Amino acid sequence: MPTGDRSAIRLSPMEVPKASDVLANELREHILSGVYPEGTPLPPERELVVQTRMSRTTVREALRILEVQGLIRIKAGRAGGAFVQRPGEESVASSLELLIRGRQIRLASVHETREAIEPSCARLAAQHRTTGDLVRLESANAAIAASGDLDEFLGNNVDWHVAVATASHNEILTGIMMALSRAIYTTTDNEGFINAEVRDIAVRAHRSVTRAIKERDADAAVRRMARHVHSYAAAALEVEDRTTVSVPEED
Amino acid sequence: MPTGDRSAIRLSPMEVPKASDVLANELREHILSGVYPEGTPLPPERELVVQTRMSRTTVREALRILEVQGLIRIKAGRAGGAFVQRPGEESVASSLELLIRGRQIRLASVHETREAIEPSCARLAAQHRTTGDLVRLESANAAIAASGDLDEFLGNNVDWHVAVATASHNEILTGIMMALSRAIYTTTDNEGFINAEVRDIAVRAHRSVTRAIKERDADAAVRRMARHVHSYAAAALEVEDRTTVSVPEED
DNA sequence: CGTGGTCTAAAGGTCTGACCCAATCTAACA
DNA sequence: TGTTAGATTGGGTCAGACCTTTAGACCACG
Repeated sequence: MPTGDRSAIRLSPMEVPKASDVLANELREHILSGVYPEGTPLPPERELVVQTRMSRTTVREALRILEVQGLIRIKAGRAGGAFVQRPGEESVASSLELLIRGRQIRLASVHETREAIEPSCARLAAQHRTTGDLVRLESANAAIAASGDLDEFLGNNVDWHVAVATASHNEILTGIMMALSRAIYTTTDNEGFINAEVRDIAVRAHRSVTRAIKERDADAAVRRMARHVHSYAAAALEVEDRTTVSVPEED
Repeated sequence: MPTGDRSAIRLSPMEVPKASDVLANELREHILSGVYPEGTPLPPERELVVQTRMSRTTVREALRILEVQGLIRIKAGRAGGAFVQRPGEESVASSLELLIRGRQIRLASVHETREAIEPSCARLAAQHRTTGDLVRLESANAAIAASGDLDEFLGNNVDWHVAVATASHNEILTGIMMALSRAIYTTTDNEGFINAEVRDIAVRAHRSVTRAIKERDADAAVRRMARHVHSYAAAALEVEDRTTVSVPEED
């Protein structure tokens, strides 16, 4: 008689979660439920040890997990410890950045995504902008016009686009835009295709989008932003094709 | 003479990285540079200890960081260890999920984002779809039509939308859509606004979008998807307004 | 005064070494 | 020829010590 038939009891494969994961999940649920306001200190590690009867190693691993996920911030020293933090745009941005870098994603994909997102950002910005948003947009634009070397120009450029996203008052879109901007920023700087003319065109496009946002003209904002992003993407990709050998094909 | 002026020397706040972060960054750069193909095993922990002259605690914390970031996968047991893994859509999805849950983001933001993204997904899908994508789309649609209870319907619904994103062959958009879908899935199920009529409308809308993708009619795909998502969002938000008390105002 | 030195307590960071558990391989055994 | 009982190699956990960083208090000296 084969071993497995001795008993009628049948069990499905079971998962044995790690102790640190259990603790991390527990704490995460508490944090996400919103019971603790931002900045609430968690108990010190040694206190968690006695409360949970786990070892300090385990407790620390759990805290490390939450820290990487952006749910807590850990300070050393007296009056230090783990403090509740609500996940922000940067955590989304950094994970998107990992995806883009790690998968060596075609620059085309990044631009496609921008073309999908930015017009909508512009629309929402036109609808929801505050005067404070306007100030930021215009000062960002001024900084672009006044910027000297390429690096400064690109940085200010990114700032303006992120400012538009911020003005949309949509945290998800903002997070995504931050990530895409960073990706483009780090991949574009080695190209020399940004000459004075291109910069001038960009400044003017930004100004016209800003104006539409100021006048709460959603449709114009969408249209102008779409055109701006599209032409920028086309130019960048053209340079890509000239500089790189491989041209990845679809389908 | 005020205190701060005695010396002209100015320093910015300095960062003292932790040992585990140093190691994690080092390993991360190696992984992201793409030198190690997916699945390459990292040295065992004890081996890393002798190589880096750090303690096992430190090494393990570094590995935990990379694991949470989705850059390695850790298996226990003999022939186990840490294996290189390229970050996938799920890591983006989960971080977006944290953002949405943790910030208790208005459902309106999620729908806004969907309205921004999905039409573009549809366009790209129409342009880049393979026949395999088509099969998946159609079977997903069939599953929706045949689904019984609400939960099953919602799950299949999500599957179809993700299938559209997948057919766009844009990993960034796919990751975002996965996250948004999950968020909507988990926040919608408690509402009873999905009756037979709504479901029927959804199925028909999906079919028409699928047809446009099949015929590579990008413009129609965009248009139909935009209409579908918009009406769905409007319906969901209307129910929201009826059920919840607070109506967050903008500006 | 205020500037700097010193001390102390609290907290995270690191290290050591041991042991436990899981997965796999292997070789002996029925 | 299967089976099965070690043996081996790996991660997971634990306990405890020590180091480093920070805040705060206190003091001493110019």
